[in-house]
Amino acid sequence: MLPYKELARLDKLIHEPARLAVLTALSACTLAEFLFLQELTGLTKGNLSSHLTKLEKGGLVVIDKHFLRKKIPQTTVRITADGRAAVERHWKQLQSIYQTIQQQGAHSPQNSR
Amino acid sequence: MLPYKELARLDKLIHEPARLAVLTALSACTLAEFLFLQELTGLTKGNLSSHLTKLEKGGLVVIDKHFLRKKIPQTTVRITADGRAAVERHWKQLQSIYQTIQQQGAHSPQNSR
DNA sequence: AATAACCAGTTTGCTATATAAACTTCATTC
DNA sequence: GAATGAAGTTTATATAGCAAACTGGTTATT
Repeated sequence: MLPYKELARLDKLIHEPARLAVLTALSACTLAEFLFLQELTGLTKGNLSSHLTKLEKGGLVVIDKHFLRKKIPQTTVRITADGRAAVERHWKQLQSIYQTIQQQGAHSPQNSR
Repeated sequence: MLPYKELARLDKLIHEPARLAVLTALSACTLAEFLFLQELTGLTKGNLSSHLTKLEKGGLVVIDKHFLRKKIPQTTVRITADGRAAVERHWKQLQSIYQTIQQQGAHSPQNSR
């Protein structure tokens, strides 16, 4: 596909900054705690919560809510295999699009100067 | 700044796919026609129009509406110096964030596995 | 010469999104 | 035992993104 078209059609579930941060963080570990993710990304709790829900609905992460010592609630999140592949693909896609455009460089297109 | 925080706080005016496509296309030329941009990005007219308006309000592009042979309306767009700097910075920022995260690699953070 | 079709965009209306404040549930402290 | 705090979730709101419908003009058709 043409690089600019590809750029304009990037998957927004992944591309959105907060979620790209979360997914990229998650892809660096097998498991992360909610509060840890919050600290890492600087998102508010509410915000992080709804982004995680969106990612889970998209099948990119799995959320596990449980209790420590049957008392303290703890939410942990892991990225799925699909999720891991998708983030990696996204970063590679960004790189490759940018590279393609850089290479064309001088070759300035019709109807533009 | 921590890379994940930086990621989560990316400038959305620039990061949004359609606008990143437009800005990146514009930064490769001094001037582009509306219809050409539309073809290049695959956006609908309405969509492109509102994104351009947003970019103009943000001072990243300048829109010029005029008539060819005093008859045919034509809208051309140029990126501003600020705009050009901002897109370039954005791409570099993405690269640098990704690189930083890649390097940390094995060093898996606290509260995660 | 009237009208139909077309072109280049803009505006409108709708749906979806992102965000933080308020709320919930339980645990610990005073 | 009232109050404070922790860990999230839900709600409310304001904004965003999108395409369909619209506008103002031009060219083609009958």
